[in-house]
Amino acid sequence: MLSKMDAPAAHPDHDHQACIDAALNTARELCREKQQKLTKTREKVLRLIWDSHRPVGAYTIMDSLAEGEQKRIAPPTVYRALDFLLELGLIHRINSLNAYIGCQDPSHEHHCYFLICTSCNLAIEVDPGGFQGAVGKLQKNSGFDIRQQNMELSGMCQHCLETAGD
Amino acid sequence: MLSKMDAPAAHPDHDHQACIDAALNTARELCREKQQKLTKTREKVLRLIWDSHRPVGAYTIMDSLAEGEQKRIAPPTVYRALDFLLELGLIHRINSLNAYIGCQDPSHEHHCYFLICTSCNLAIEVDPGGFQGAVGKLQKNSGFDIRQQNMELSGMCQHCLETAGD
DNA sequence: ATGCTTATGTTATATTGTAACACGATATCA
DNA sequence: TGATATCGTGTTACAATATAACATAAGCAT
Repeated sequence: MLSKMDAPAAHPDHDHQACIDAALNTARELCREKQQKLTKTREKVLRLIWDSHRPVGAYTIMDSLAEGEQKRIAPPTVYRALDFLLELGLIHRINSLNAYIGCQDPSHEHHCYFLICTSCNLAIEVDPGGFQGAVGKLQKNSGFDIRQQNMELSGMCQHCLETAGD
Repeated sequence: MLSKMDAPAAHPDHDHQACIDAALNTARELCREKQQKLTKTREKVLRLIWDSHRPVGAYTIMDSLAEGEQKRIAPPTVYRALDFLLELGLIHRINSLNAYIGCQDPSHEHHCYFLICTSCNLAIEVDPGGFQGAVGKLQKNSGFDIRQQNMELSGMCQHCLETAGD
């Protein structure tokens, strides 16, 4: 999450293996807490999603799962795993891309705020904190009971801006 | 837009015919300005979208267009009209629903902020103003050049809260 | 072992969206 | 007036994403 801004999570040369390990450990722990099972399939799907900091489509996940296996897994199995992971908050769905990405911090209930680079597809989850004032006002003014927040901010990431000029 | 909050645009008993008329007039004017043509098909699609304050799917629009006609129109025609209207900012796409809704104010370039009722599907476009501070900070901290903002806040609208209890 | 619950396999199909090429209408201009 | 250029639509086929419905298997509780 983009709170400690000195070293953004998905910086091109961060230690990504650490991301994956952390995510899987968190997942295992969360499953223990909630008495849910992180089965082989679910873990494989989660690992594939964490393979990058870019949203991945369900069918891409299917293809990756198929690599080196005799049998292709069918869509429902992937979608079930995705549903499970979404339910637990271990991943998010990026609606504008029909794709899925790992959640930076499944431990607290929180919403889905992302910066998405239209050039390299990088998606960075950001701290929704700064937006809660405005959300609160909106809720008060509109009479809506807001239960889910989803924000997708698209543009160019720093790295792409630097390498591509403008 | 939810700035003048005394009389929310989509209140159950507002004068909806006025909404439709206003939308179509704005559309005609905008097309004149931008030297674009609001053809019969495009106008019909826009009118159908403005038929309610609820997001409508492309295939629903197709079905509506087919009513009372001999020939069904094919998907590409509808999607072309939708693309045209999106391009001009006359409608928005609600990504979480794969559906389209009229834009309250196509005259200024602006982003896509919506309150969506999960019970009755009502979608109210809201003023993004209150969020721009946080967006600006984010942009500065992240190095992203944010070009498009899309926010979908889901929950229960006042009317549903009142009629359904909780 | 027997049954219960949960996870996965399997088949078919629904829903949303596009590619590619053909046709037609309208505008422009020699 | 007719050539031609541009834009919008028609038509067919298909891609991409997601789900329904039912069958099987795997784990676990008595």
